[in-house]
Amino acid sequence: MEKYNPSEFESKWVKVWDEAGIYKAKDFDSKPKKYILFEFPYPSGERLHVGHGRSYTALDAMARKYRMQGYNVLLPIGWDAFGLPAENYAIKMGVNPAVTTKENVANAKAQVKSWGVSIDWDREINTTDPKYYKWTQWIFLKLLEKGLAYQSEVAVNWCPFCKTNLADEEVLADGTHERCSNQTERRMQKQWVLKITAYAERLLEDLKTVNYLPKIRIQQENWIGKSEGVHLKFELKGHPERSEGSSLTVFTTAIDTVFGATFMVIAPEYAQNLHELIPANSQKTVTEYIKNALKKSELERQTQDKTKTGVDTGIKVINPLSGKEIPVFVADYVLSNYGTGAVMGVPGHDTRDFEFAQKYSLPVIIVIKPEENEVIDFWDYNKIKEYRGKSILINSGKYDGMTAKEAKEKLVNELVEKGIGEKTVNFHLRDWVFSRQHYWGEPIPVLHCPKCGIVPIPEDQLPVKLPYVEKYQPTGTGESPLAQMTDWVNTTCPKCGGPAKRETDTMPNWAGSNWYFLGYLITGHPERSEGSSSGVSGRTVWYIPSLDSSVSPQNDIFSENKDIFEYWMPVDLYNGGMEHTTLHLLYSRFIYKFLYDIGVVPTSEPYARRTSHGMVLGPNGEKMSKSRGNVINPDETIKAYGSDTFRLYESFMGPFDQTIAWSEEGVEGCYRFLRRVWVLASQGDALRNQTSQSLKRALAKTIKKVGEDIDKMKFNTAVAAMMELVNAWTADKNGLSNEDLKKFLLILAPFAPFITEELWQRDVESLNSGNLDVKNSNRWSIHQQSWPKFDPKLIEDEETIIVIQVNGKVRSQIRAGSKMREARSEIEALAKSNDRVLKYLEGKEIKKVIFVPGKLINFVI
RNA sequence: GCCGUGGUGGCGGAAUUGGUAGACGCGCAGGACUUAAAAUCCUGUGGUAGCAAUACCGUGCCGGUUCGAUUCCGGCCCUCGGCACCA
Repeated sequence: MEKYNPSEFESKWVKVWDEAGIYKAKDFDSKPKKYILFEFPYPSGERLHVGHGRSYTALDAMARKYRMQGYNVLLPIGWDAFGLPAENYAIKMGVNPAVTTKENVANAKAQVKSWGVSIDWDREINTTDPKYYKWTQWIFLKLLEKGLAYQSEVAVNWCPFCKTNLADEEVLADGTHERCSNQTERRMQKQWVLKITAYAERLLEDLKTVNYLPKIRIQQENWIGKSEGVHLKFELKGHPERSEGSSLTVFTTAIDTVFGATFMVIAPEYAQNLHELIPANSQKTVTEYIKNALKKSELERQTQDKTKTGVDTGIKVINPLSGKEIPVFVADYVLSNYGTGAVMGVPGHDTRDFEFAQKYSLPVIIVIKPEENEVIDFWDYNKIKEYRGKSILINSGKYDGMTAKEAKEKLVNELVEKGIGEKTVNFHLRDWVFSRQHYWGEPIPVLHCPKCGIVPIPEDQLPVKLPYVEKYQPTGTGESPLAQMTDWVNTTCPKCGGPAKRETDTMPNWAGSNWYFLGYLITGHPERSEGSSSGVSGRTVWYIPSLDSSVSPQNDIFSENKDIFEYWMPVDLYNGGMEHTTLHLLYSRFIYKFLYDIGVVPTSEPYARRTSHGMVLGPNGEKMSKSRGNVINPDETIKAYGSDTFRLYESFMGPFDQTIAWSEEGVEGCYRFLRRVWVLASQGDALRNQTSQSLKRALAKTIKKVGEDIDKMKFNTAVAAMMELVNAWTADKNGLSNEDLKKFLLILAPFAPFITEELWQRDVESLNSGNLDVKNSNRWSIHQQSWPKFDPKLIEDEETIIVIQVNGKVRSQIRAGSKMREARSEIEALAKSNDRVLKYLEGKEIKKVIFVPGKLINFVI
């Protein structure tokens, strides 16, 4: 008997499947469609790691099963090749990123192929291909046209190591850059910004229409951070005729505490504009404070110890409800870019305000009290909101005695009526800084004309190709390396014909991933005929990463492919890492909604369902990293055990969404399992004539469980079920018949596509004694067969074990057939006569008998 | 501090409309095969006591509901992830 030696056949099948094109998805097929998507990788110098493997092999198992169940499945891949990782690698190697990216893509592609992922390779994309980023730029122009892209002098996050600006989402809580872990700084700079905040409400609201893993949905909700409240005017004392307005406006979500507002605090940036209101005697200290506060970077303001500082401006305002005169302080704990930049200080019910009031000896008034607790000096408003009993207003004039909820409604109505308040909504979400001062990204397709201002590049001149640059290292001056390319930068204005300069900022690496799942769908376009042939189908790879590939003018691919979008969208299942929940996932939803609004896509949400896979840690339980020396290279695992083992272990290691440490011994166990399958399946025909009834039953149960578990993404228990079956199979004298063996191979196929194909083909050959004719047969491969059926009666008829309990403790058990297990009186009689049970029942009075059909009987004595 | 996850044998984990806790894998122990080792196969494997049948204990901690709780309720501790002066 041959030994199980996966290296002898795995690479063969990769080639055969590729050439036969068995994983191609068909547009407009009459079968129901399933669009299964995983996040496309960025091909840096590192090879794909076991984390990619976890996501890809799991979704591949689903794709394979759905294909077997008669779905028209699309499982595509591409390369997110612009951005910092690729550029940093290129700088390290001293080679232009265009060159290294090409190599890295080739390497990653070879890996994915060797894993046996059932990709439709005709749809491969690359974000750095001009034919692709032409449309990334086109989307930008549309955003510009609709006023959703604008330039603004903004405080940006500057990474001194990567020498570029970053989006808020790319900076971690401790102020470091998520990619390189260096401290970032804040700088003021003119930047392109996308108005994602215009979509805040819809990005939040539409989460209700999609099926996201709850933790993903909640994280998005928190990031968008909607809070409903009130804008409330406080009259300035002694400035009734002021032209800019005679009041200061605060934002509050706790209007029911307004009687407790004993001071107001404004942000330093805001105080700057109120200079003329500040009395002469406090001018000096206030100006000083503002100066110091503004000098501090945002980072310092955030990370320094959170003791509150501030100074009294000398300005007085009137609390519109209590009528009391209150002081206005300036303090840097109030943010200028949230709400109005001014807040009312309610020290009785807000910890920050309380701290501030203590420090500056400001009065504390309690305006809400819990029902039974009479003496308090502070009661957190957050607790009031959750308080189950009644929270009653006190010290609040005519609102005394009302519950907080009641008072809130009445107060809002009164304030709105009087014209001093209005309902408002605020979001934590900020607009998206879209400029990067880097070489390796999509050029922003505009130019600056001294006469006409910002001029978009006309659509028919897209793409604005990234020119070849000798010096692509970041400059550190805040300018892109492109700025040094004077030949490229200096151009003529398409509007007035005068001299103009190109925009030298490029887009962030998120730009290409905003719409890549649409890129996979675009087919049949003339431009697809360029590039190298990918195989027998005659279809070709469309996007080749190359800086000098020619791009001919063409029509709008979006409107031309509308019917294809309608067929495939939305994505049925999208899996990726949790780290992209507030980045890519939110950004791409925003851009997709925009595309929906301008009529190019058929749905308002791109992803019907979003899941995430857990991180794979190193064998020592720590995050894998080179410095820790605990990186597992999938290539080595595959070399030692084969792809099937690698795939099977990735599925078996633990619950899909949970973080798990890699275990080499676990890999070994999966290898042993596959080897046992190999040996058992290779046994001679004489041994495989008929399957025993009990093994038939076990097989039926396994088919059922594996199918259900794949649907539920419980890959680990699906594999465990198959292992269980193999244990039963090993113990069984007869083994599985040919027919049943095939069924088993079919359910194993989504997880271990190579060994099952190899065994399947041997079997087919031995049965038909014909050679495998790939080209002339539609359904030659195991992966083109139908998902096996099982006889539900087999499972139903099985004897079950009925547990006998006395006072809830298990004392014995009896076996019962399918008819018996529902029959209470018979079971009860049997149980009572059971020797072991009798011991406990003897001489005792049975008070109660609890019977759960098919499960247990419990005697309470 | 807030939001979210999770806590089960020596280890990864299984089982929740409340119903035999520990499937499956790893590890370990014993046995078979072998000159020997590796590999493979078989058997056992939560803890305590016992030769054994068996009994008691056992799902982070404390309490509650129930005939019965890993599962439900109340309170607490810890892990990991996210957010964080957001009014």
